Amino acid sequence: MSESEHELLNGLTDAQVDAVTTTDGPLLVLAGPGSGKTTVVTRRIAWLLAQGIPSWQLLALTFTNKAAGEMRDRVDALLPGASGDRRGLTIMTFHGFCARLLRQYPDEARVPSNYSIYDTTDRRAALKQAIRNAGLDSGNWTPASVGEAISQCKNRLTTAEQHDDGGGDFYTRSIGRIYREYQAILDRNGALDFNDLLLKVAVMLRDDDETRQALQDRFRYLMIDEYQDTNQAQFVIASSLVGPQRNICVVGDPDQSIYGWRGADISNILDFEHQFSSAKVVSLGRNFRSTGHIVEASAGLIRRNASHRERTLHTELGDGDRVVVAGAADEHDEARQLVDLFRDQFMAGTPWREMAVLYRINALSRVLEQAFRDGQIPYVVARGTAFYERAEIKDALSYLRLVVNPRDEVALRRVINTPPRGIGKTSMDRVEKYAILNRLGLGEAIGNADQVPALTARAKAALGRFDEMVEAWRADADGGSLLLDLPDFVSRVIRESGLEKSLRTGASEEDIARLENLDELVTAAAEWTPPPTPDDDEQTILQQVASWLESIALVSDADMVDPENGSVTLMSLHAAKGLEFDVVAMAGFEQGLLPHARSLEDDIEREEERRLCYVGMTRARRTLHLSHAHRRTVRGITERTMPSQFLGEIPADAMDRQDDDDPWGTGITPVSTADWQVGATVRHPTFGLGMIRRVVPRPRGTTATVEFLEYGHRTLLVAQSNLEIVDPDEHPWEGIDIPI
DNA sequence: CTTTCGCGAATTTTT
DNA sequence: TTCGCGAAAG
Repeated sequence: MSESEHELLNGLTDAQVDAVTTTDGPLLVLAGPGSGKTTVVTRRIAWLLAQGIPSWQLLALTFTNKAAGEMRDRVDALLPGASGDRRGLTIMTFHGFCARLLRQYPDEARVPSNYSIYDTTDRRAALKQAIRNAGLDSGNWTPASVGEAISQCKNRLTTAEQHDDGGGDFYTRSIGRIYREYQAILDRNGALDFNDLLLKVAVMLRDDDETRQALQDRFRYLMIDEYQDTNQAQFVIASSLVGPQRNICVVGDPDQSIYGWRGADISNILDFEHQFSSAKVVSLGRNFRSTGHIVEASAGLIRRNASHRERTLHTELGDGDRVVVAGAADEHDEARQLVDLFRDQFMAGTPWREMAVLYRINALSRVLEQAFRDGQIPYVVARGTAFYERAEIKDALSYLRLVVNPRDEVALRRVINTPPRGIGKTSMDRVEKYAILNRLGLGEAIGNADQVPALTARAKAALGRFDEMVEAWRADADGGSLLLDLPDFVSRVIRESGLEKSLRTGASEEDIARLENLDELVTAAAEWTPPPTPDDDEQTILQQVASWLESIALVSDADMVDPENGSVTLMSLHAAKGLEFDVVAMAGFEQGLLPHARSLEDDIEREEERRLCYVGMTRARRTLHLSHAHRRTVRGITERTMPSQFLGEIPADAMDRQDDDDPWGTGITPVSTADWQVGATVRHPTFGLGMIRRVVPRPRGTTATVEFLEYGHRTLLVAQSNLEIVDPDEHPWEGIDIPI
């Protein structure tokens, strides 16, 4: 072994060495929290390079840009001097990789070469239209529910044409109809949604032997991070990329699978050994991150999952502090407590950037932000996408999208009259009618506005000006004129579109903020560096815009966590995956919030909530602080809350309960829902025997609706009702007919 | 055509 | 509480 090779294995555990040096054949690395996953992946890449594998044969896929960036940086750090080694190394997000392949193989993948990527908002607009087109009532068919159904289809690679229709029930039939309408809109607009990025690539790789072969030839070594969060489409992509050498290495942890709702299929990781026979499995069992009580607390919690596979994780960092559980009067009190906690930690020497507050829903950040501002604690909210969701930013980006892709009608409709330029609904309806009649796209129809008989002269003129403006941009951007650079072009569009002017005239506080945001967008364009092109050729502005828009569409919240900045990080539990901090506070540790109310009725979903909680807890290195409020105001309504059931599932001796006192004397104690199952037989001192029909965790405590033999059904607070569970064998319901 | 107002519905998590 | 939509006024 050479010296540099030796260095790559320095300080690794046996299991880690095994994972790093197993280069050939399928490999599954089960990496619990803090087990040095990134270290293993990066050293493995460096190891492969040290074996003389050309860098361009390596492909590493992650879920977030941040993870990809970190991986790149750490590989760089491992490579001595010669940065030439890593040129051609492909470390990308799954979606980014797919977007790039689609630009490279538009014909093979059957996508337009200048496609738009529709984000959640655009998609909503397209869905609404699809529901209308399908002739269904938008009251019963919400874009959210329909969108979810369609996503599921796409994740399973079921296309609109393939959607099962015959004989199906009304629901399935309708979804199929909306799906086809929706897809027709996307096709007509030359647009792809997030699912399409994966689906189009998966289908291409599955069906096009030549392309698959070419990619297999190029990428000899495949690595996939967070494998537990891959969906069906991603599995197809991964397995198609794997050539005959079967060099695929996946890294993940089933206990950290938190994207089931987005189609992630946990069986991908559970069945890996089955799907890739003779796969080697390496389990990383040592936790390098957290101290003992934190490991014990989180391990105790996750063990409650029926789907959990027993394993041991040990730490050699000592017991450390117990997990503090704090109660607060309300969310403001809770926030103030956290301010105090963080200030204390800071005084004791912890830098701000080593602290984080995690919460289940983004809505919780408001109150926290307020308190942090008042308490003069520097903070950042990790919400990468928020900036790009602002109306003025979306407007500006829609103009740019329209320049790149003239067929993008969602973008077109958004900006046609923003700012107002005299093209109202009536005129647009007329244009649309004309477009349909003449089988033109909406954009083309606008180009021929003066041919549309129904339009007023005024409207024709306004439409003509709009069309000229966009055409002029398009011509300049595509003219190969390199006189203009990207930020210049962006600022020109903001100016000439009238966006800037419309905000400048109104001088409200709000408008000034919007103007600043637009400036920031130009700055972002200036700071953006285009990805390297295959042949290093000069890109036209148009290509740069397209590429920039793509990168914007694919940013995630987690990407915004900047390790350099000296601020406390506030973020959702989902965004926290893969990160770690010295001090972690989890706010809103309440029933209905974590686990979330929408998951209480379903065991599978509740298990995912538990995993989410596990992910949060395991982000902490040495201090973990869990807090709940006794009442909380949601959507303007104040409600009493009760502590999360998860508190009852964490081993008591790993915790320091400071929330015992009950400031309202409600006497509410969390009730383990485990014993109170629907169908259980119970006895009540006055009502006698009955059967549980329904169990609902409520702010005032868990309630059970019981069908009593002699008194009919009653809903009772479990904690106060003196109900006792009766062994059914003891009192069989012999010959007694219980009404349902 | 544009603006404003009032009502109703809704938010879990995100590439 | 906030957002989005539709109706009515300007």
